[in-house]
Amino acid sequence: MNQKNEITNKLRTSGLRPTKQRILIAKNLFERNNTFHFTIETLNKKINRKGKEQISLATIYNTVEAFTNAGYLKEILTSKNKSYYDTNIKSHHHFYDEESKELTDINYNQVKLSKVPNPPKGKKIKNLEVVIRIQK
Amino acid sequence: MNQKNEITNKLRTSGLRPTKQRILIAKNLFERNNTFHFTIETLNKKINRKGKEQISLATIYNTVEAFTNAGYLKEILTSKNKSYYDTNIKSHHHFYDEESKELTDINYNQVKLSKVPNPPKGKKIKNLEVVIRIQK
DNA sequence: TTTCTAGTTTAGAATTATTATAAACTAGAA
DNA sequence: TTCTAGTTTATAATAATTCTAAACTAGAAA
Repeated sequence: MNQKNEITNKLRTSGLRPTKQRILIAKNLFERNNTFHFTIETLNKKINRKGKEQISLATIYNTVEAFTNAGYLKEILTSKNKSYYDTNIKSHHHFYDEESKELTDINYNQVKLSKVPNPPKGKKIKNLEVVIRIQK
Repeated sequence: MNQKNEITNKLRTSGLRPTKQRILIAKNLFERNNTFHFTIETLNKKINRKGKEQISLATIYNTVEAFTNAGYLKEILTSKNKSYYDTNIKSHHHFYDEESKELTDINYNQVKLSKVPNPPKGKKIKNLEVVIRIQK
């Protein structure tokens, strides 16, 4: 089965109709060797280079939201007022360089927590993320 | 020495002229028993209730930024596109309830890290924050 | 194959959070 | 009391995101 069909199936299993826009965005996001950190702005620039097929900004917003809800993307915690996303949805952590605004993955096994609090009554833990802010 | 003078001194030591706006905002933020999580919006509502002296929104933004730079406030990491601040500047962590958007402090000693990665070359760790997302 | 429609895309408007601007004001040194 | 750098303010500008409603399309059904 080829990659286009893989993506098509992935979308279908999440109840997302595999439109050409969604397939193109999915190829950009998921057909890569390394995980990818991005904002809507950087993704939009990447996709809408001149010469390529164009996708509207609204669709990029909608699609990234849909992929996040489907669990294919993860929103990253920052103190910026702009959304950052990560194609690595596995439990992992980040370095955040405030000067360059760059995020770097920290390998799962490089952080170990020996004590984690119980969640408040009636709630359960959805995930746990460590952000290490770095500077010169 | 009374509280107004304490605040005045605190401001002066950071090179901030103790204006009546800054003193009023500082009273609101720092003269309390519990730590306080807020956004500009909530702080603005709190300060600018009718009947009270009014402070412009621009000044609230400027002052919160100045207090953050001076180290009296800490920006909180979230996935929202709005800034959250915390009067608790000590190293500590948060529960973040995405449904209610509420942040709760986690006591410092309720989280223990037994392994932390080395920072990238040429960088040093500024701080480390754990955010635990919770849900029903 | 054609028809039909719910789901999707789109351009542009609206909204929200924040930052910039520049004129008026003020703390406090001289 | 005067003076000025620092501060405040209303308002405009910008940036990120969400909304709207008309046009389009995937794919089920005829």
